[in-house]
Amino acid sequence: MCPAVAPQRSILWFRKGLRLHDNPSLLAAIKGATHLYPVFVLDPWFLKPDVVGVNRLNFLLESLTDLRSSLQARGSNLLVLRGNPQDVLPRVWKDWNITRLCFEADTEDYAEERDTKITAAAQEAGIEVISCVSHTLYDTSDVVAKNGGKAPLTYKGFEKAITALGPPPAPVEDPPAKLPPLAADSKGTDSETTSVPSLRELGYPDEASTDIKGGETEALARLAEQLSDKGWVAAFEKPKGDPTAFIKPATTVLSPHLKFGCLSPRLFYEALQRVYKEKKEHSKPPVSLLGQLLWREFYYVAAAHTPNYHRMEGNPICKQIPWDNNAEFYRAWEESRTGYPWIDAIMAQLRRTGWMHHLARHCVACFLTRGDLYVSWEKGRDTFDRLLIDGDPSLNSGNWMWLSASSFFYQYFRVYSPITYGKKYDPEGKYVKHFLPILKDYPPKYIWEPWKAPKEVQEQAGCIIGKDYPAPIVDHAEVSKR
DNA sequence: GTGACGTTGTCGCT
DNA sequence: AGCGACAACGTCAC
Repeated sequence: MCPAVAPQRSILWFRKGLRLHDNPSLLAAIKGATHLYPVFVLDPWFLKPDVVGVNRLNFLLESLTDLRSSLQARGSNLLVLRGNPQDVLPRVWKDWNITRLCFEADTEDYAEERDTKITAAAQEAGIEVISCVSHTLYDTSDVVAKNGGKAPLTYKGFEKAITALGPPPAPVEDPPAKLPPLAADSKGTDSETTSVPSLRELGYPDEASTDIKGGETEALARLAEQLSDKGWVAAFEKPKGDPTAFIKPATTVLSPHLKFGCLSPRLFYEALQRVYKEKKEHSKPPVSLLGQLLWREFYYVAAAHTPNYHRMEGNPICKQIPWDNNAEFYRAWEESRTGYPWIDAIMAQLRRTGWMHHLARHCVACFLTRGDLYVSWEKGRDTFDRLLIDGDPSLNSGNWMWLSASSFFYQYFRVYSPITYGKKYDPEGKYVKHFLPILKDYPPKYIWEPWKAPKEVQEQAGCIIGKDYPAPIVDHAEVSKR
């Protein structure tokens, strides 16, 4: 016979994982619950343009709006609370007589520190805490356990560990059409104070400058659309993509949705397997689309199990390099003033759209660090973290260590050319002209190295090098030898 | 200790 | 389009 279970009043705390599909924490929260309080806590500390760029914040707000609509359609709501979660949550769990707190596990350093404190406080208040793994394919600890207790440093090692683990868990079932309600009389749940704020209310410009839209609805539509071309999915090989394609990008652009959890990696995994089953001849990891999802996992495992992962100092997997950290070089790189159109156009695309192709990221990261400017990867990582919509700390720091030859990758003599790399994909320079309109009238012959154009050509193009557009801040041929 | 290998370089040659 | 030289890194398997 079953013991009587006391009715539960649950908080479902959203952070990443901004979705209803494949959401085990949501299912845990509604089990035996009379009341469900879905909350998101906006911490004003992060809401500054020098910490979170407008495109990134816009994506978050759109995702919250979509999540709120989906919850409302199921008789629930999303309460957007303001403040530090460590202050806000204890206040509301008291006000609402909460018995259970559920959230998705987050392995990032800042999240673990925060969640440890909140879990302790909740348990002290007699609240049951349930945290589920659903942001990654696997529990990162399981991968580490299969690799002899440490994070794999090579793709091969990672592949071996996950092969031993078997396929990741399937997505959990969708939530019911009717969710438990919020109690009608609960303090602090009126829609005046719990609505999704606008960019303007948060002190940002009225509009984002990107076309990339946030939200679970958008994520699922994009997934369906991208995977509908099965031939393309089966043939996908990342290194063969064109980083200068900007009207129709060469990749899925699902990364922002994976970052915020509008799309479950397990759902993506399952959808890919369905295509591969149908298309017997298909590309394989590490270059395939599945491979891209596995690289994400690789970096999550490394980040979760490496001390000081986000810094050079004290980071056992990071090569210690005496970077120059020339502040003017760093600013020029960030503000598209290096004088190399390929580099400057990529950074302009980043600022405007919050996204660029993976290989374009390689080029600017190599240029800032080991290739040309010799500025620390931590600086570039910070810029990406602020401006990239899909900026995910585990992946971001990991890729910067990779590109700066600080970890995972060490063939430092493989340097991307800031002139020929872009040219081979886009001899006409359409990409450069689009993102750097000052150069739009340069003939293709000089678009990748405009400083070589004769004075008459510069005058005719209406852009004098050294005056309207900078001369190269370093001589690539010279500095890349270092 | 040794040797093979590493998601996605460039240049110049054939 | 495909190949070797470049100048030589760290990790892993043996």
